[in-house]
Amino acid sequence: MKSYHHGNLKEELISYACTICERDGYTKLSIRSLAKESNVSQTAPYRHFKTKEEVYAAVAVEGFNKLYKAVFVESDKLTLKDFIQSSKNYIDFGLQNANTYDLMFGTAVGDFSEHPELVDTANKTFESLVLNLSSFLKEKDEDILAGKSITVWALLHGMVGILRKQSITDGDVYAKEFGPMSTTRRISSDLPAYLERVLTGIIES
Amino acid sequence: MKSYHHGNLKEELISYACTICERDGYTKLSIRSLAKESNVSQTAPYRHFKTKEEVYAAVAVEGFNKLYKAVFVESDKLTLKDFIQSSKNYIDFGLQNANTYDLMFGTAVGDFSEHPELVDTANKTFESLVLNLSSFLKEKDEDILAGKSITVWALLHGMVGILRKQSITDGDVYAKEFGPMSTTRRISSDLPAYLERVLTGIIES
DNA sequence: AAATTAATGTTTGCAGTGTAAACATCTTAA
DNA sequence: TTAAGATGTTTACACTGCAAACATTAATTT
Repeated sequence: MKSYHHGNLKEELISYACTICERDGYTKLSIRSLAKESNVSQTAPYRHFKTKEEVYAAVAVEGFNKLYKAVFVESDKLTLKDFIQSSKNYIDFGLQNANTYDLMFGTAVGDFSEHPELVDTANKTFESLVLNLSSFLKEKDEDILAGKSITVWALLHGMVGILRKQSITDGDVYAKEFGPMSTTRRISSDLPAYLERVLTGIIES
Repeated sequence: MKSYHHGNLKEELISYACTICERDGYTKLSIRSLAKESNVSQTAPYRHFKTKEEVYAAVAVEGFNKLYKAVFVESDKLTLKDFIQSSKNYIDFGLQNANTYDLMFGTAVGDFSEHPELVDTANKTFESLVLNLSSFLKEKDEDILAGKSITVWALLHGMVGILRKQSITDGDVYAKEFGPMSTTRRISSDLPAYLERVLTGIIES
């Protein structure tokens, strides 16, 4: 004897959507499969999400919250090690939640500004990166600080992309000369060392 | 009196696919609309592409060829200016062909290795970046060179992503203090200056 | 407590999708 | 000339997003 009203549908839909998006990629998610999983009619989800894109936005919000937790550091006087660790956490998140990362930074959600909660969580995450840098650096010129934050983020964001598409760099001229391990592979085999080198360069530039 | 055989279908399909993918985003492309545009039956494209993903791969190949042309520099002794220009060309390509760029670096084409031509053109493009750096730098240690190439590419790739998602960084703490222009906007308003600063840092690190 | 409204479900239906299978026609090679 | 392969068409299936009309339940107002 099940009740007509589900009672908790929205959360359940989001939860399952997160699972599918991450496991199979967001293109595999369908509103109907979502509904079926919650034993609810095909169109019931439309009472909670105007379009499929809104579901994507909800999943992206969860993703940014998770990423935020990964990069956030409590202390207001962090060490270089903390900073490297936080940066590594960013990259690890991107690699271990690759499909969700696509949803967060790709074009599945066309315009963030139509999803205020998404803008908020995304901003919060970026601010966390900025604050990390801010508390670590002696530098107090905020203009320079903001610029360097962007550079650091671009670097991390770019590395996620590259480490996921190793086929592009694995075939490079140098890979052939260096033996079994491509440059990309060697970088990812000791990410902290690589990050320390590069991030220090950016910080001190 | 039109002939039964089209005679040039494959190229025509690719050409139109490129147009749609760039104009509307690759999710808007359908095999059927593709067929209709060439006045051919719904399933005719399947004589040339086993799956839709193969169409995506073909579009991505065109994209990499275009990107290659944008970053390639003839001279084997380039100046810093040449290098900055090539880097700027990369970012401009990413911004001006945003939807195609998604196709090239996103997950629409799951596994490059199933599309040899795509692997080739992608490798060629990356090698061009490496060679630029190589001919510009005095540095001849190929290990270091390859590492720096990765870093440069990550930076450029990351900047494309960030400049396209300004909503994330526009809401940062500093944007509120610096007045109408966010950090991101200021960077993109004078990209060569930014690139010179950051790339020089990476090169000399 | 009763009545009204809002929230949350269901059913039905449409236009569109990717792609497999069986068949038709044209082009090329033996 | 004929057989084979390439390239087209037709038909069919299971699936999709989502709009519209309707049903049930929960919340709010009287």
